[in-house]
Amino acid sequence: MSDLFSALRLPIPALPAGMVLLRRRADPAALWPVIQGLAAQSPFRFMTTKRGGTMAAAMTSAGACGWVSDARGYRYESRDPLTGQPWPAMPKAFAALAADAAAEAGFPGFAPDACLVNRYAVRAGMGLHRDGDERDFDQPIVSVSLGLPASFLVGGLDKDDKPQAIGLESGDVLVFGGPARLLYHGIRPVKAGEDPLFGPFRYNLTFRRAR
DNA sequence: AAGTGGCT
DNA sequence: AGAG
Repeated sequence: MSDLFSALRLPIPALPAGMVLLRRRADPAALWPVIQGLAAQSPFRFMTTKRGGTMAAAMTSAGACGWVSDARGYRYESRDPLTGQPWPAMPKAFAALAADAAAEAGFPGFAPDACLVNRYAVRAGMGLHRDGDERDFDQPIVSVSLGLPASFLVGGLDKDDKPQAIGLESGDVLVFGGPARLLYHGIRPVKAGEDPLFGPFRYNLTFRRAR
């Protein structure tokens, strides 16, 4: 990645202020069985957008509340609408990873109450959006990439701002808070491949303080 | 448009 | 045709 830029003598693009990338900070092998356990309780499902579209990434959640999208809009719910049961509890290993990464990035005391788990099959992506359904924007977002690599797009505070691409690999942890908290971001369609642990999928954990 | 499809 |  950065060797390409040095070989071409191009400036290495800097991350926006408030955004910290911790390469290979998470242990994919330790997280994989935890994700499987969550999915056994609250299965991955394809949610619909308020305008009737279907999201390309399958989702589930863990924690005191989970992110939900349907014809009524976006919100956090204490129960999984699919099972009628509370979402699976936030795994200890998840909470510890999120808190440690946030502290390392300059956001001490991060105690997420929601973890949205996205599963991208090959060719699935996510359009530019911002995480704006949380109560306190002083709390950062912690994003963990697992499985197939992806090109992450970071735009600006305006949706029309031209996004820059950042390559993310399994184990990478991205923290965005402060001035980066409400930046538009998205994921380019995942390229075909096979991860030794996760197979032909990319998983993403996003930790939030929703309430 | 947390979507697609089109354009380069 | 595929990537960005």
